[in-house]
Amino acid sequence: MNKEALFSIPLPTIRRFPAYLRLLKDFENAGESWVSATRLAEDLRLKPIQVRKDMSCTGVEGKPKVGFEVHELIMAIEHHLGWDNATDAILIGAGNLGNALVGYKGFANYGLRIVAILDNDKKKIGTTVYGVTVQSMEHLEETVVRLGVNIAVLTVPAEVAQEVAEMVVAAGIKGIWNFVPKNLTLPEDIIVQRTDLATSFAELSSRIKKSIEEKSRTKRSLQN
Amino acid sequence: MNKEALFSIPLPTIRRFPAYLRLLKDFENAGESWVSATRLAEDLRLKPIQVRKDMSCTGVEGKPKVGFEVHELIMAIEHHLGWDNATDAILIGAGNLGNALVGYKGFANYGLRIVAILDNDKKKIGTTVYGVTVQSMEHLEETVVRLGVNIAVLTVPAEVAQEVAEMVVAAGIKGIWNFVPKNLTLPEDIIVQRTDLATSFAELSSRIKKSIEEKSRTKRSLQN
DNA sequence: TAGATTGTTAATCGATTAACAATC
DNA sequence: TAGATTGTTAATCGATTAACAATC
Repeated sequence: MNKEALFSIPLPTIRRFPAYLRLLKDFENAGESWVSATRLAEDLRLKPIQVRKDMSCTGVEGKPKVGFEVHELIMAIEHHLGWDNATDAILIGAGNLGNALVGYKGFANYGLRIVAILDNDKKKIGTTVYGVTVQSMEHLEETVVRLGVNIAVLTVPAEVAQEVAEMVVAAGIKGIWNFVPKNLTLPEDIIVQRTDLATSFAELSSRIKKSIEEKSRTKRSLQN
Repeated sequence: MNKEALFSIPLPTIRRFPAYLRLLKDFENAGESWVSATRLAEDLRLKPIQVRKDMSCTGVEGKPKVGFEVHELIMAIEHHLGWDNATDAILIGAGNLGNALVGYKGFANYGLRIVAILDNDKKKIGTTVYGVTVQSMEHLEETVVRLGVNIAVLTVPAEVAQEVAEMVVAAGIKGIWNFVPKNLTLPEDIIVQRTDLATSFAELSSRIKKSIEEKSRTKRSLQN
């Protein structure tokens, strides 16, 4: 057994795991049972050495000249992410984004299952989103307790995000996946994961800006 | 003028810029014209020293004991992100996620404007999403050229993502914001920004897993 | 003024990358 | 076998953090 797996896995590696997972499942579906770090690196545009480091975090041992067993890697990565057991979650806010997330098939691959949807809007309560009925926020605590859910996905308007987050925590939720572009102030032991479109767009913007600047610089130097 | 701003800004700083921007705008709306790094750090749960470093990247100079001028910071950050001029983009794939993105009001704050929606589904073509009419994919190249758009937002099914991406590139698009959980293989000079729900959920999963492990460890050591 | 806050230089920390022996 | 690939140790790189003088 690889010793490194016993230490905590670096965050950048954790963040690369899902991409590996998707690719490995493609290989599995294609009937390939072995894959080399070189091959993974090529397909994901990473460096082979980085892939090998990442793979060493999974605890899976490879065979020189052959590579790694695809299925073993899949199992190991899913285990390290806790994706081998389905995690139930409730979703608050049946707006556009909320509905999109409920309908997002990819979640099945992450072991995430949205088992209840809650909203305050009377027009939405009672309607069905991808087979899940929207409930009144009044049922929040009862639902959390009855279903034994630990995670809430938050897709409410920014104005009420803090208030709703506090209700959710009061109901017993331990982790919040926050899609609202707003920082939540919550007790330290509550895990808040923010998915912020702005962060990703900021990265794209700055890359485009840089690329434009580089082009105009090249043009200028050609003119001289 | 601060010299550091002339060098390229570290990616982690770029990624923190949107959060600063939101908070600064809150302060501006509240009528506050000065803010200290200490205060920003507190609200965003960062360390003051990190905020000062980040602020130094904006090129804005602060005043000892007072802090930074809110409006000046807003302008500087928006400028560095290229958010001071509206950027037009087209969106391909009028599914749930696509519609959610078109309706996402926050984009106005990023200077992102979705000026056209394209889809292959005949049932969707001609319908209106938040005031923008869905067009046939046949109009792709014409639309890109006519509107002079450089960015495409991709929210199509994974199976067709590669194919659509190639069409989009052929039509003249320079940057792709890819919401499809699939790696695209495209020419090197095309900027692809991937927003991957799985990456964010992987982070949440591993944090929850770690927190559960820590709790059970504490419990065990208390029993001894 | 006294003290809070800035800005810069240097130290630390952690991730990536290089180098290379081990191995199938 | 020869050579591709793994796994580990050490070097490098870049971001975060510490320390502290400057300043309003």
